[in-house]
This record gives sequence, structure tokens and C-alpha cells, in this order.
Amino acid sequence: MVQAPSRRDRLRAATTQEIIQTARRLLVTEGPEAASLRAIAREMGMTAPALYRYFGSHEDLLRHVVGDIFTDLAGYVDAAIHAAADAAPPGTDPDEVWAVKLIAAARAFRAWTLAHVPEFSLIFGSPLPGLEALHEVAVDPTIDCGYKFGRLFLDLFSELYRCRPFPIPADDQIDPSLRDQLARYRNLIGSKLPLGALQTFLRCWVLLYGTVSLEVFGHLQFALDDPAPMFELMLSDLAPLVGLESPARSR
Amino acid sequence: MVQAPSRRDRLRAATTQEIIQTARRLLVTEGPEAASLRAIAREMGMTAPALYRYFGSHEDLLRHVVGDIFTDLAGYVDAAIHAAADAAPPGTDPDEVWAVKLIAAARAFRAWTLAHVPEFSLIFGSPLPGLEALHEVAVDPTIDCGYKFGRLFLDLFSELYRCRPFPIPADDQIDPSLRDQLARYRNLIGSKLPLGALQTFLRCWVLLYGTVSLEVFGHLQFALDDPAPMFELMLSDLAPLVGLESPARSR
DNA sequence: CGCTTGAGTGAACGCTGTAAAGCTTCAAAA
DNA sequence: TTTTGAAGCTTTACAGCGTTCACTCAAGCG
Repeated sequence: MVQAPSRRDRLRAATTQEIIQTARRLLVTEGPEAASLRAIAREMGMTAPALYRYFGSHEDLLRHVVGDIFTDLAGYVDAAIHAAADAAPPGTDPDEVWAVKLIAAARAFRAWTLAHVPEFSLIFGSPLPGLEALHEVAVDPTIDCGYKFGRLFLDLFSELYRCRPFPIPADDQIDPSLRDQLARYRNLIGSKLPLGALQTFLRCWVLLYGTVSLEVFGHLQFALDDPAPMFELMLSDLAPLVGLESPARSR
Repeated sequence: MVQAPSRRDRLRAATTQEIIQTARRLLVTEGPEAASLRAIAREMGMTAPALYRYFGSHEDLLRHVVGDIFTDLAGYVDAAIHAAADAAPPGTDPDEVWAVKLIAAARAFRAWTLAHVPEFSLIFGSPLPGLEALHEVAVDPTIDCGYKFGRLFLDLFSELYRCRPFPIPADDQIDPSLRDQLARYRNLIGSKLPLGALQTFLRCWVLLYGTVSLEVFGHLQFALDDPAPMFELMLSDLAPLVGLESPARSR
């Protein structure tokens, strides 16, 4: 009973994407509160209720914007990963390329964030609107753009551990409660990493997220005008966690 | 030319505080968007325009709420610090008490946050409203409740370093740009700490903020249901930074 | 007594998200 | 070829928002 999408469907799908793009553009250029249904519709030469043909509510639309942003971010990080691999000198130890990629991914995450502060606030900020705007998109496996984004780092991390295992805590060294949760998480993502490696992965994510969000939300401004060096410092904290001695070479 | 506040002024001051409390209560119990001027006024048996006698705008009111929350948080952490000192066994090395206090302060920060998620979102979340709602309060030295909060940790940190110096990077080991900023910051707060200690202080803050906000904003839920062990893990990362071997004793 | 001042009100403006009803257009069925 | 039905959209309406303005009322003071 599957039938090819009619011309109408294709048109409509195109419009859906247009609405999302318009909403995102307004959100970025005019601020979050300017991305009202009416403003978006106005921008598209429509009226606000028309948008209810495409989205169930204003929040639903924003959810799709979040998904769009997530795939955008993932694409950027992914591109940076490949660029880093291509830029590696020919003689480089192939195992070390994974480490280079991981550092590049972290830097790309920060770079994208700094260039897309409003977007970052929407997808990684406090879930002010209704607590679930981000959450559902990030977790729901059907619209799981956030999941794909995390996967990007996890795969890199896995390959790095596979090729060049770094010291991780043994299972019985992990807090029992944490161990159980890590086992469940590993099962969920179908990974074969040791639990200790997953713990280290999450520690890295805490460091990365904390540093970047602290910087972009301005909660470091009480001390620093330019938190960039703090990010590099964080990288040099992160490096030994994954068995790297020199944090990174180029900046 | 300083004259005692008239009875009217005192009454008005009392009402100002009442408005802030009402706003905060609505914010916490009904969510951020329920804390509208009209709702606040309604709750107080007034009309919305009346509030303009006390605050310049809705955002201005929220700024005062932020200040109120900050002093609340600071008070909680401060109490926890004193409680930790009192609870220390009589024979404890007096120098080590500073370490115990610092760990207690970090735990208190997390505990308060978990018990006050909406408040935390308001003061430490993404500055959605207008980018400056928090910023001004946290930085402006006249309403500097956020400053006092940071001072709490800094003083503890300073004493710990004074009594039991831990290894810190030498000045010439610090990134030059960061070094300049740290020097400016040290000058701003009138501290005598070495720049390397200030750098370590900020690294601790990054760790603490990152862990707690990641937990409370749900950005760790993709992997963990209960991020509490991650916090303890963070504490054990933080401990060696300040020269502690065992992360902490009691939970 | 009259004047000033401050607190508070009600009405209004333009904005918001959302619901209901009606209109137009067009593909597919009769 | 005509009819039907639904998609896409508009118009209208409602309740609520922040904010402004003109106004009243009571208290304080010379």
C-alpha cells in the first residue's frame, strides 16, 4: 500500500522545510522571542493559523527547528573530522589519526557553537519553554538528530580505544550505581566498549559541554573576556583521559 | 544629606520584597512563563501597571528575582560550609578543614541546584530573554549578588592554597593571553593568589558548573538516569587539582 | 486650606498562541 | 463531465501578554 508521494506531498514537504528555515532564520537574527508563529508566517507571506497545517503547535515547530540545528551541527563536526583526517601528514601513524580526529571534533564543536550561539542556546540551553522541547528530540529514537550527534563522538571514541587502548577503570572500580547505568547505556547503543571506557567518554562529554556552555552563556565573564585559552586548557585535561600526551598540535 | 528612611519608604521596601517573593514563587511553582506581570500582580491583589511603581519593567523585576536567588544560593552554600567545619572530628588537621569545606561547598551547590531547578535555570541557564538578565546582576558590582556567590568559593580556595599549597603552574607556563586576563581578574578582586592558582580555580569552576548544569538540564539523560555518581566522579577529578588525595569521606 | 506627591486603577495598543469556520483550488471518483 | 472531498489557506475571534497613559484617591506638609 505504499504509494509514491504525490506532487502535492513533495511540494508540502518542501514548504515544511521552508518554514523550519524561516523560523530558524528569525530565531537567529531577531532573537528567540521574535520567532513567533505570526512573524514566521508573515515572513513567508502566510497567516499564522496556516502553519497549523504543518505543525501541531509553536512548540512542535521549534522541535523541528531543533532537529534541523542538530543535523547541521553534526554535519559541521563530521566535516571537520574528515578534514582533520585529510590534513594529517602522510606519514602519520594511522592509529593516531583517531586522536587527531577526536580533538578536531571537540574544536569543531566549540567553533560551531561560537558561530551559532542562538542555535546552541536553543538545543543545549536550559529547557525553559516546557522542559521537553529539546529532550524529546534529543532522546526520541525516531527524530533522533541529537542521538546521531552523540554517535559521532562515540564512534570516534570507540575507534580510538580499539586502536590504541588507553587506561580505563576496571568494572569493579566503577561506582555500582554508575556501572549499572553504563551497562544499560551500552546495551541501548549496542556498543562493545568496556564500561570504564564509557565512563571516560561521559567524563569527556562533561568537560566539553561544561567548558563550551560556560563560555557561550557568559558565566565565565566574571573573570575572563576571552575564554578561548580555557578551552585549550580543557583539551589538555581531556587528552590524558584518552591516552594522549600532547593535547594537540595545530590550533 | 543622608536622611533616615521615612515610614513610607520602609513600607515600600517591604512591598518590593513581597513582589520579588511572589514572582519567584510563581516562577518556581508554575513555570517561567507563568510569572507574568499580570499574574504576579493578580497574586498580590494589584493590577499589572501598579508594579511599574516598583520596577522599571518585567525584566527589571526578574533581575531582582535573580539577585534574590543568588543570595539564597550563597546563603545555602555558606551554611553548608560552616556545617562541614562544625562536623569535622575534633582532632582534624586544621589545614585539612579547608579542603573539607571546599568539597562541602561543591556538594551544597549541587544539592541546592537539584532542589531549585527552576531557579538554577534562571540564573545559570542560557540567557534567553535578552542576554543580559543575568549578566548585569552577576557582574554589576552594585547589585553583585552573583559576585558574592563566587567570592564564597574563591575565599575557600584561597585559604586552602594558603594553608596547604598545592602544585600550580608557574606564570610562564600559563598561556600568555590567559595570563593577562588572570592578572586583570586578580586585580579586579584584589586577591593575592598566584595566577596559576586562579587558573586552577577557574578549572574547578568549569568542572563544577559543567557537571551540575549538564545534570540539571538533562543533557546527560541520553545515557544516565541518575547522574549522581558522575558528580562524585567529578569531585574525584577535582580533588587532585587542589592537592587532595581522597576525594572526600562522607557522602 | 491648598498643594504636592506617590500608589493604584482602568482603558487602550499592539503583540502573542490558538481555535473555529469558511473559502478556494484541484485531484480523483462517479 | 460533473461531483465530491480534502488540502491549503484566510478571516475572525478569544484570552492573555508587556507596556503606556490619563486618571483618582489619600496622605503629608507648609
